Amino acid sequence: MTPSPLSLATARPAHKPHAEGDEQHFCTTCAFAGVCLPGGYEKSALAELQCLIEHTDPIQPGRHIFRVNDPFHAVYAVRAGTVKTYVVDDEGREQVLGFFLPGELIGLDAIHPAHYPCNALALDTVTLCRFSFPAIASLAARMPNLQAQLFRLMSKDIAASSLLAGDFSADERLAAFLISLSDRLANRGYSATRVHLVMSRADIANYLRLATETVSRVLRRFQDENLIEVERREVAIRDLPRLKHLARCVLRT
Amino acid sequence: MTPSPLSLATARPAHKPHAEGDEQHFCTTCAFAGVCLPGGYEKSALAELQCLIEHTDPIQPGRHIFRVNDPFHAVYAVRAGTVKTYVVDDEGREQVLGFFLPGELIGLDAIHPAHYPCNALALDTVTLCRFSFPAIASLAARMPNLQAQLFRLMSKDIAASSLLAGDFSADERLAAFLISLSDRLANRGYSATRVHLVMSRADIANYLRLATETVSRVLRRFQDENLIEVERREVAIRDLPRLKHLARCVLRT
DNA sequence: CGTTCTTTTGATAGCTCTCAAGTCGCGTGG
DNA sequence: CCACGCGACTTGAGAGCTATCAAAAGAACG
Repeated sequence: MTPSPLSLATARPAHKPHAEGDEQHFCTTCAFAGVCLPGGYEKSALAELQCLIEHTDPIQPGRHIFRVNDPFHAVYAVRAGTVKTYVVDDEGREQVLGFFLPGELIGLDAIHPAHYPCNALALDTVTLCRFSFPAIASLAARMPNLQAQLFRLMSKDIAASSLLAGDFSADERLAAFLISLSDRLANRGYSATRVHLVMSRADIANYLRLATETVSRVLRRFQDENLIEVERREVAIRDLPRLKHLARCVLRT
Repeated sequence: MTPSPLSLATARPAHKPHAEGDEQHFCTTCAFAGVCLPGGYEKSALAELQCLIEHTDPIQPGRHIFRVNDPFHAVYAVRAGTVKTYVVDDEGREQVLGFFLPGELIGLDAIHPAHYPCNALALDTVTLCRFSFPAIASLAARMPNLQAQLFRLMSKDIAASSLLAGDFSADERLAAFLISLSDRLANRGYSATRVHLVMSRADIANYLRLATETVSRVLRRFQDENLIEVERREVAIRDLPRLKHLARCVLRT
């Protein structure tokens, strides 16, 4: 369950057809799970899908997966680690757009402009599945399941990105952030009540459009109110229902 | 170019195959333009596309096109008029999600949940093209152009909805709002400098996550600074470059 | 022509940011 | 092993932007 250990020997070929290690487990929880493991029909198409997946070698923390304006060729599913996407405006200010956990898909917003609209950075050691987009699109034409899944994934992203657009209080934002992480981790089989924050307070603040000081203060208050327990980057959720109640406006559950 | 006059005699059948009035002009600027008018190939598929389009009768201002949790069956392209989408939270507060002008597509965020996640309301008299989603998805499998266009449209929406998520000042938000309207109207062949605000100040404020009073004040200040000229719901943009400069952070152009 | 809703304008308050300083943890090097 | 230095984080005080409250002016409607 832990990310692969840092390996400086990354001289192995980047293209390894498929299968190795906890492959099977990963694929059951990846964004394409419903497609990759459809229960045994469209066998030839499925084989094609397997072929067009490339598993990347581990990407070191602090390294980029792609950058703004890189030509768009592929979407990536996170296999392990956490990815941060962000843009930098013309005055040099960074703006964090999202965090991507294992099983989630990066790059869907690059289709229209045909270039990545943001930078993608590995926060810790990250491994990915790379899907060539032309290949997967053409395959989707022959595989209704895959097409439907792509539509669903993109539709989900449309709804999700308007999530933080509301005018919510710092408390609501932070509660929603924690609940969102908890839910997504729980879906992947991790604990729903113990969250490790891979990202810095500054990244969280930037993502939530708050000051880092505000994030600090709210976390402390949440702790004082016995909602959570914070120790550095480890968060234990003590009162999930109440936290969810705080987040309900933001998450519209 | 003006919306059809209000007609109380809406007893006509809702399904009219296609073609009538300024049909041709509309289709050249609709979201599916590149697909509906592909320059004469895939004739049979094209005919199918034409068949699955239903032109709705005019919808009266204040009437809903769909509501939260309605089962999802179709996406709609606006032909004339303006549509507002919004949700109401559990405390009864309304939250405006977007405004849709002629040529734009509504309902793409409903694919994943299979239900519309918001309400869609006609602000003035609205006419629509209705696309059955199952039909268009299956057609997309046989029509690579159409599939690609759907991917592009959804990708665009993903990027667009994170647009207002930043922590921008009231000035920046309002400037971006005006520029966005101006650009979208200009793309449709309307004037880029004369904008009619179909929506109320309250709707604008809600959409931008501001108070109506703030919208009022900022518009006045913009006028005092010779950026725009406001008369009720008519806005004339006097200094497009400067307004665009104000909006640049939000629109990331 | 009065009623009602929308919009504008003014005064005040509150939330969050900014600035500033201090604390903590961790890796480095003595 | 410990002192040092750096970055991340926390904590405090004050300022600013926008919301809220209140009220009046202006259109739209019957």
